Amino acid sequence: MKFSKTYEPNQYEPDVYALWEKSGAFKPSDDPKKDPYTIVMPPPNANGNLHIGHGLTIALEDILTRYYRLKGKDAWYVPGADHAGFETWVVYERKLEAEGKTRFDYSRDDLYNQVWSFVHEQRGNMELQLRALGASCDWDSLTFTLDPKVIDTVYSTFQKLWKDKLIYRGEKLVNYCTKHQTAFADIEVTHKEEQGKLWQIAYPLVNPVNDITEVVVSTTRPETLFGDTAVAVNPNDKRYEALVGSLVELPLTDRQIPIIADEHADMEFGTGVVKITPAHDYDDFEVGQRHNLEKITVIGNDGKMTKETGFNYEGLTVEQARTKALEALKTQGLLRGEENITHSVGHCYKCGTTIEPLLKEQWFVNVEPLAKRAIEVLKAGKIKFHPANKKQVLIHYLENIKDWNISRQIPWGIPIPAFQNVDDPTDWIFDTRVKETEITVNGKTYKRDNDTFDTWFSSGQWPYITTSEHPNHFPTSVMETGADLLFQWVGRMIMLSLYITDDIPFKDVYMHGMVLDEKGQKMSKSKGNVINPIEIVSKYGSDALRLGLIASRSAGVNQAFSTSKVMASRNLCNKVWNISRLVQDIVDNNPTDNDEVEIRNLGEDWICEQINQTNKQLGKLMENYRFAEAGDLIYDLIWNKYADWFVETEKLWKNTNLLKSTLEQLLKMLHPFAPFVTETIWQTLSWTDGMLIKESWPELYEYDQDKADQYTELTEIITNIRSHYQNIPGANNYPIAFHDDPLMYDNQLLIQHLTKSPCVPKINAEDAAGLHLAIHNHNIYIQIPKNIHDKYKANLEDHILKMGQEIITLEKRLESPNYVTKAPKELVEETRRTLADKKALLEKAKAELELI
RNA sequence: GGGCGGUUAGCUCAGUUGGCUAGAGCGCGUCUUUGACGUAGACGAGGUCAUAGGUUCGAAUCCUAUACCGCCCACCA
Repeated sequence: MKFSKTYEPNQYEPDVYALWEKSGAFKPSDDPKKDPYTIVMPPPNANGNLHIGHGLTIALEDILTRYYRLKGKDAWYVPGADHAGFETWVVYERKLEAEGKTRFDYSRDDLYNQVWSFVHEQRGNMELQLRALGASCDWDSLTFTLDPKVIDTVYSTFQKLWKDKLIYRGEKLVNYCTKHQTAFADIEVTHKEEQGKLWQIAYPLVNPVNDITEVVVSTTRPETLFGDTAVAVNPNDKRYEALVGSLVELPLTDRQIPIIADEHADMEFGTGVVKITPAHDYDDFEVGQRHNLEKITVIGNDGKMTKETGFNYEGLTVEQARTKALEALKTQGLLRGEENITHSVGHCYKCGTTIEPLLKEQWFVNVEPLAKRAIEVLKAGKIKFHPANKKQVLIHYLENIKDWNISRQIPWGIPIPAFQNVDDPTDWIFDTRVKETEITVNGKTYKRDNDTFDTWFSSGQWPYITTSEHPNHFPTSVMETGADLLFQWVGRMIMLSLYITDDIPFKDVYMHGMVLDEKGQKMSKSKGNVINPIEIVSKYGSDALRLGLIASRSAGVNQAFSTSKVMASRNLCNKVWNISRLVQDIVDNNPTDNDEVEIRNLGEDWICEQINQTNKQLGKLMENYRFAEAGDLIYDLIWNKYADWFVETEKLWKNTNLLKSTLEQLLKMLHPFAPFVTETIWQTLSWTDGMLIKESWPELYEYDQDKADQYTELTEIITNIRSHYQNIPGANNYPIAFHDDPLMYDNQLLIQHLTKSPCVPKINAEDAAGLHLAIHNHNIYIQIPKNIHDKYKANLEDHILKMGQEIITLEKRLESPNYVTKAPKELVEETRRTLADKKALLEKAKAELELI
C-alpha cells in the first residue's frame, strides 16, 4: 500500500475495523498476569440509530479502552443492546395507531411477540454504527437486555428482595400517563412551571357552628372534588377549632364529609382549609392514611371521569369535567373566586401529557435500606466521581429517596414473575412461569400479574450481569455515561450491586454532559437540529469526529458540537498521514542495515525529550479523565513539535532509524484518540508488522538534556530571525552572521535551512555589523545595510520599552521583603536570575539602538 | 423554596493543591508554490479573566457580596 496525497478516511475505515475484529484484538485475554480493565457500554437502543451523544460516549470509552489496552492491561469493552422498554413501546404503539389498531386488540403475549420481531427486524443498524465509530468492543460478549441471563438475574433479584421484605405490593398513588397508560417512577416525571388558576369553593356546613355556615377551600383541581373524602384544617388553627369533627356538604354530590385536623393544612395559605382527595393527590393520600379516609378514584386510566362522579360527569375528560363543575358551582353560588397562580405540574417526558396521580396496586421496592449502604460506600470514597461534585449530589438524592415503583403497564419488557390467588387477592406468590396466564399451586389457582418491570430495574443490574462470564472483570473499572442518568441509573447500579454482589459495580464514574447543537441548544427531532454522527463520519472521518467531540469538553458540562473542531481534527489526521508519507519516503531513500536507534543531533535529543514529556503527561491526564487536554497535548506534539521542527530538521540529517522509532511512538500515543488513521498508517508503512492495536505503549527515550536545551535555544533564535526577516522588508536577502558562538557554529547548516538565509557565516568581532539580535547571550547579526534599519529601530524601541516594564515588575517583587522571605526559595532565585537576564538584554538592546 | 454549575480573545472553550509573559481551535492580518501536507508553511494582532470588596509576598484560581445565564431537586393546595 502507498500513501496518497491526502488521507481519505472512507477508503480505509471499514477495512481496518474488519481487520481488528477478525484478529480477535477486542477480546479479553483473561490472562491472570494482566490487570483487568473493564468498561461496560451503556447499551444503546437495539432498534434505534445512534445520535451524537453516543458518538461522545463511544469516543470516551474507546479512548480509555484502547489506551489501557496499549498500556498492557487486559482491556475489555463490553457492548450491549437495550430493549428500551418504554421508548420502543412508544414507537411501536404509534405504528399500531397508524394501522388503526390499539394495544387492547391483542393479548400481552401477542404484543410482546410482535414487538420482538419488530425490534429484530431493525436490529443491527446500531451495531454497524458502533463499528463505524470505532468502538473496540468484544462483540461476542454483547448482551441484549432481554437475554435469558438478564431475565434470570432480574428474577432472582426480585425474589431475593421479596424474601428480604424489601419488595411489597401496595395500593399507592403512582405517576400515570393517561395517553401511554402506564405508570412512571418519580424521577421519570418532568416538572414544568405552569400558569394555572386557583379557585375558591365553598363547602356548606351540614350544621352551622356558632355563626359559621361554610368553609371555603382553595384548589387548582376542582374536578377532583368528587373524590374528596374530608376537608382539613390545621390543628393549631384557632379559627376552625370548633369545626373539627363537623360535617360539610360536598358540592355537586349528595355526600357529606368530615372536617379533620391535620398538620398538612397550612394556616397561611388561602383560607387555611384544604380539600382532601386521597386518590388523586400525594399529600392527600398521606392525610388519608393518617385519618383512615376512603379513597375514591374519580379519574380513570384513560384520563376520563369514572362512574363515581355520577352520570353527569362520567366519561368526560378532566378538562371538560373541570369546566362543567365550575359552571355548576357558579350557578349554585358556591364559587367564591379565582386567581392566577404559577405552579409546577408533572408531565410525561415522552408525550407531554399531564401526569395524573392515580391509585394503583403496584410493586414497590423499599429502597431506603439499599440507599443506606450506597451512601456509606460513597461517603467512604470507594467510588471516584468525575466531576467530583456528582457524588455529593447523588448522596443528597439517596438520603431523601422514596420507594421505587417498578411496575409498568406496557407489554414490552420483562414480565413480572408474580401471580395472585384468584380467591384471595392478598395472596401473591413468586413464580417464573410467566408464559402462563394462570397456574395452579397447591390446588389453588393463581392469575399472572400482567405488568412488566421498569427497564431500570434490569439496567440497574447491568455491570454484574454483563461481566458474569469474566468474573475477574468485576467490579468494572469505570462507568462512563451521561450526567442525566446519575439517579436513574448510576445510583441504582450502586444500590443493587451492593445488595446482590456485596461489592461496588465500578471503581470510577465519569459523566459527560450533553452534546448541544452548534448554537448551544438542546438537539431534538422537533427542532430539526439533530446532528447524525454517521454523516459526520462519512464527511470527515471517524477519528475526526472523535477528536472533535472530546476537544474543549470537560466532565459533566453540556457543550455545543463544533464543526470547526471536527475539521481541525480531520486536518490533524491528514497531517499525521503526510508526516508518515514523508518519513516513509526518507526511509525508502536512506535504507539502513540495522535497527539501532542512535541520537546524533541536538534536535534528536530534543524530540526525544518532547515525546517523553508527552508520554508521561498523557498518563497523568488519562488517569484523571482529562480527555480534552490529552487531545491537545498529542496534537501539539505532532503538529507543533514533530512536524514543524523535528521533521524539518531531519530533512537534513535523515536519521532513518530514529525517524522510524519516533513515528511509531507518535502513532501509538495517538492511537486511542484516532484509531483508524494510525492503524491505517501502521498497515501502510513498509517496516511495521502486525497491528498497531496490539502493540504496547512506548518506553521512554534516553537522551541528553543539555543538548535538548540547546535545541530549544536554537528554536528561539530561529524564530527570532524569522520574525525579523518577516518584519523588515528585504531583510531575508542578507546573511545571518555570528562570532565566537559554538552553538551557532555547530548548527550553521540547520539555521540556514530553517531560516532560508542565503548563508550563515562566522565573522570576527571587529567585522560585526548589521542588526545585532539580543537573544539569550548570543552574538548574532543580520547583515543588512543601515538604510533598511528604520523599521527595525521602531521594533527595537518597542522592545526596550516592554523590557523596561517587565524589569520594573520584577524589581518591585524582589523589593518586597515579604516576597523574599515568604515565597519558596527557588522561586525567588529564579526571579533574581530572570531579572539579571532581562537587565543584561536591556543593556544590549540599548547599546544596539545607539549603533543604529 | 433548596441545591449545583457557568461568566476568560471576534466565536467555541481549556486553564487539577494560588506562582514564569493567561492558552487552544476556528476566525482575522501580512508573507510563502521550501524535497510530506494549501485539510499547508512562516510571522503576527487580539484578553483591566462579569462586577465590588477581602485573604495573601502573590489571585483567573481561595473567601464574601452583587448582577446576569443555565441545570437539578422539592407536595405548598
